[in-house]
Amino acid sequence: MLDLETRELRYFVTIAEELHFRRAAERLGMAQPPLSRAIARLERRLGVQLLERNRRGVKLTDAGSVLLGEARKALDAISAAAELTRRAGTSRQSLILATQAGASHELLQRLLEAVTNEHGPECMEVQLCEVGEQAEMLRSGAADVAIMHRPVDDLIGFDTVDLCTEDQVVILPAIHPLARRNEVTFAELQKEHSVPLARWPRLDGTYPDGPGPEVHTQSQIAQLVALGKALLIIPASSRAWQWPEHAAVAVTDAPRITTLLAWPAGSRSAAIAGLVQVASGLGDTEGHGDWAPRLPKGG
Amino acid sequence: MLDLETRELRYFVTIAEELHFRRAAERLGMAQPPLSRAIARLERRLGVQLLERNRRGVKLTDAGSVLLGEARKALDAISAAAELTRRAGTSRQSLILATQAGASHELLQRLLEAVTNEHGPECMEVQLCEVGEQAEMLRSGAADVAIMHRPVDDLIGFDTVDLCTEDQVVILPAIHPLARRNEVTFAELQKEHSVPLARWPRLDGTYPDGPGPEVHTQSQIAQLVALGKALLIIPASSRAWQWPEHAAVAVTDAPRITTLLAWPAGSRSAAIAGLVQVASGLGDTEGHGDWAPRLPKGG
DNA sequence: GTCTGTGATACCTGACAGATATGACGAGTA
DNA sequence: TACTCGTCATATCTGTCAGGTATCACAGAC
Repeated sequence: MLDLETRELRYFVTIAEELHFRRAAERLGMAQPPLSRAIARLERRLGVQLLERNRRGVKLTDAGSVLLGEARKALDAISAAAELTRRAGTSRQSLILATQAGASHELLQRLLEAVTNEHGPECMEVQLCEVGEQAEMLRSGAADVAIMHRPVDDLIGFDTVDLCTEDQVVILPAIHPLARRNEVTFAELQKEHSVPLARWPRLDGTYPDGPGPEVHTQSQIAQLVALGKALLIIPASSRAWQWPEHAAVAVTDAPRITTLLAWPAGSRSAAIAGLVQVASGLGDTEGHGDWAPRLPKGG
Repeated sequence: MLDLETRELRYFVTIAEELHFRRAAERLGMAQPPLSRAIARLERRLGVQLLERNRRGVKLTDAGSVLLGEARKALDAISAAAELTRRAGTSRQSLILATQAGASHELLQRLLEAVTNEHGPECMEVQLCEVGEQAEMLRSGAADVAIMHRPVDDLIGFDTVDLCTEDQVVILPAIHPLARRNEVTFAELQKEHSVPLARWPRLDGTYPDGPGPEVHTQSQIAQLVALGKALLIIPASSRAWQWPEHAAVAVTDAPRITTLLAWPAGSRSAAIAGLVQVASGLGDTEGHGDWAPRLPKGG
């Protein structure tokens, strides 16, 4: 029952990301030798080699990859513990809702209005964040609940209720040859090399192949689209409030996007339950989150 | 972004359980003053009062209760990290299956046989455990996958596939007045004060009210039932292999029990996927675990 | 060969975890 | 009231260990 210290976990995650002792030490604000020593001690205590030192950089072993994933989860849980405790102690007890800036605009408005009517204006706070950051915020305790999208976001470890499902459209400059069509296919858009599709990072941080620019913030893509330098595929409801100069054309074979409310699995908070109740009344699909009362064990 | 140390978390969990500094220090194998100091420092760093010291014992504040729950999760994640890493580094890579001793006997036999046929005899190891311990083993990394039951076990944070669903029976001494009946109701059994129903702890560790003995291990209940000192309600399939002298009578209004395979949510292990595949072929209900390939993000 | 860059080792120092001894304070009890 | 018992907090010491600096050993480039 040896227990790893958070310092060791942080050290290992950093070095596993950098694959370089000196740079990792720099990021950690410390010198390289103690870092070497700490990792060596960690390996000795676990009885497992975590890194292969190759004189030219460092490589993760299989065990090292396992530890990287698990250590990230553990560090998330630790900072969630700190964050949630701190917030539980402070007086302002409002729920924090994380949502991607610019997405699900109208639904968010309706939700805020409904929640305000139901529970007063002070009960919820909205935290706008970048693409895909909601999961991180929920896991670290920086938010209690988030608006997310399937099959886009990483929903592992969360309970959810679906709010609505919709088709996707491509945002095109008004003068683009496809702009007058009623619908297009994904294949047609990929052939359009004059204005290529923007490429978002996948869940693992890598980018799909293609001619388009790599983007990872809302403001980047907003500018690129406004300049007519990139195409963008988004849920139909997101098209109205931005890019009024552009055309929106349905993409027939893009997956339908389900907007949903997500929160950490097993959260027993009454405030979240109340919010879910309100939100479920808004959407146009059935919810299926698991927040029924728990049955007693055995019998 | 202050990060709590595992030592602090362990200290706090212990003291929150004992609600007594000296006893907690004893359990931790240390003296009381450093423990007081550590908790005080923790409160100062979080900026939140965790305990109310009342001169007559200690009470958790609201923030303290939050931290207790979150700290337990974090400590689980940490020991899972250590355990899984250690096992990833050792050569024997077989899956560890946790199952409650005595439950789902026949299904377990079939599963083992099928897995052996499919993937060879060395690919799985069975870890028998006490009632409800499976969740803890999965969370701490001591097991990769578990046979569990709904609505009995705590399934939060796990992905699952259902294997089978069945009615429950009550195990009665052969001479018991109800033993010749075809079926009984829960109410009838509760009225039977001569041989009362055994009481299992609930998920939170408390016991339901009633005249029967409090039990928490398989061997306890086996002995009590064999002696005719307690009644026991269990899934129908569990009745055959134990207590051959006893009668089993269907309980019409007991909830049906679903036996399922559970594993930590989001686990991407190919070995688990293989096992799930085999197991799904065994049962008589459809699976609904979430282990489909992940879709790339964005459009 | 020399130079550059890698991670590992040797050794020192300061901070802090933990121990012991003691204090402060309330609840009993007479 | 005074005395005891039990609670947690405070004061002070000490040893351990995390982190620093200086240096080594080794590989590749040239």
